[in-house]
Formats: sequence, C-alpha cells, structure tokens
Amino acid sequence: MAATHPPHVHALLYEAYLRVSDVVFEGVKAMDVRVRPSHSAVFFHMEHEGIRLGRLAEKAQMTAQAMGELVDDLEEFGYLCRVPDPTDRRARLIVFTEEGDAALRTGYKIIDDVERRMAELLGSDRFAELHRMLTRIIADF
Amino acid sequence: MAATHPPHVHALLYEAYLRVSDVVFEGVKAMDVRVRPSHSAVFFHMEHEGIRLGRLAEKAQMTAQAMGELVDDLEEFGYLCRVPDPTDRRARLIVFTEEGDAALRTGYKIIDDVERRMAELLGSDRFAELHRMLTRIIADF
DNA sequence: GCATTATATTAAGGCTACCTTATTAAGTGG
DNA sequence: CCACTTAATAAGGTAGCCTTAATATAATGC
Repeated sequence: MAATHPPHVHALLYEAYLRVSDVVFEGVKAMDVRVRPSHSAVFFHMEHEGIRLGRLAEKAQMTAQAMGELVDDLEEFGYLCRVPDPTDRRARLIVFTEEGDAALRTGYKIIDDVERRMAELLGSDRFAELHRMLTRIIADF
Repeated sequence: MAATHPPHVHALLYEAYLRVSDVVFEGVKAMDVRVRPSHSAVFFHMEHEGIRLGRLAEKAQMTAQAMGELVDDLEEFGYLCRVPDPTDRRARLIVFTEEGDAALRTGYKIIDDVERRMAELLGSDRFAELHRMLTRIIADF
C-alpha cells in the first residue's frame, strides 16, 4: 500500500498482466466487438466434442448460472449452440458452430503472437525463466 | 484461449497475481474484516499531508464518484476523515486518523512480508530478475 | 414400479466495483 | 457581476459475478 519507491512485485504482476491483457483484448475486439474478456473463460475451457454447462462452470471455477450467461451471449453471437445430450435428457451439450471454431483459432493466434512478442522482448531464455518462476509462485507460494 | 499444453505466460501472470493477492488479502482481513481489496487504492495513493478527492481519484485512475465511495467507507471505519481545505472552500482534504496511519503501516508489513517470502521461494537473484522482467514488460510491451 | 434422492439447468434477485450524467456550491477572469 | 470552471456529491446504470429457489429428468433402494 501507499506508492512505494521500487514497486512491489505484487503490484508489478498485476500491471504486467493488465498490459498484456490489453494487447490480447485489442486483438479480440478487432475480431468481434461484442466479445468481452469474461467470455474468454468459455473458449478457454470448451471441449470440441461438446461439454455440459455444469462441467464448463466447474472448469472455469464459477457457478453454472454465471457460466450460463456467458454461453447465452456466445450462442446469441453465433459461436456456440446447445444441443440435447443423447446420454441424459436433463442436460444439453454446448458445441462450437463453425464460426465459433474459427473464432477459437483466431484467439489462439492472437495469444500466440503476444507470447512470441514477449519472448522477443525478454529473450527466449529469460522468457522461459519467467515461465518457470511464475509456475513456481503459483504452485508453492 | 482453450486450455493449452504449457500454459501461456499471459495466463500465468494472472494466476500468480491472484495467488499473491490472496495471501495479501488474508493478512488484511486478519487486521479488519470490513476492508475490501478495492480500498487498497485509497491507501496506495493517499498523501500524509492530506489530499483532495479529485486528485486521489486521478492518481488511482478512477472517477471521483467511485473514489468517493471508497473514502466514505474508510471514513466510516474510522481510518480517514475529511477536513475543510483552507485554500479552497469548495474542497475538502482527506487525511488519515491515527487508526488509519496504523492500518497503513500494518498494510506495508503485510506486503513486505509477502515480498520477502517470494524472494525466499525463488532466491533473491531470481526474484530481482523477475522484478526487472516485469518492469520491462510494463514499460515496453 | 414408485418414492426418494441426486443432478442439470434456469430464474430471480443481490452485491461489488466501477461508470455516466446531472446538481450544487464555490472559486476566477474579464 | 456575470459567464465559466472546478470540487464534490447524487442518482441511476452496467458487468461480472454470487446465492437461493424452482423445474425437469435420472438413478437408486426397496
């Protein structure tokens, strides 16, 4: 707290994340202005064979209701559709439309590009080191 | 997007930030359960001589209205108070109470402790390297 | 085969952390 | 002293979640 001389790594992690996210999200907006950052959780945890809402919510660590709204949006945008689950009539499978699949591939390209740019900025050895340190913090801090 | 084999640094930055934030916020809750993460912006940008709401909002990059609510809360909790600004009768200066000052010092301790633990986990050379890389990303990405 | 319990989804409403668009009050320049 | 700006606040809105409850269907035990 209170602006301190050399910024804390805690604060730097946040700012670096924001910076990188902004660039990613600019790319996403260029693809489709309707897609918001929160929708990325859906693409991130989707499965090509189709997935149930509950499982999608669980993977994204949010409630089925919250995930349901995100899926509603993406369905409305034409990226997903819900089909009956043949194995359980209570459930429906969420699957990609062709447009959804194309959007996913575009999303990958945007992120891969950002990762490549970061590796160029830092040098690939240090980028790999950054990857390892962050992984370590997540696992063991 | 879509769970990829070695996670992207973009995602790792976010998760590492969340992990560290959780630890910081646990410490803050132990101090005062009423204080929420959003209040940290106030402590972070306060000035001991007193500061106007508008300037505080500007430093924290949010609207005066949003900052006003955070300051209202902290005033209610007894950490801040608003006194007339002798140089401009439209304005009021936000100043720390003694409790607010003590809370700020406790907050510093919590964060410094977290930073120390991270340095121990990674080793201080690598921790310094992490600091430099994050700073680089923020500045030049 | 039927009641009980569990699971999948959706509906309704709430909360936090912001924002935008007025208002009100008090300064300031010509 | 009058137009204009600035400081703060009020009112109401939005995104991104959450909790609690309702509804439909399934699975299980007797």
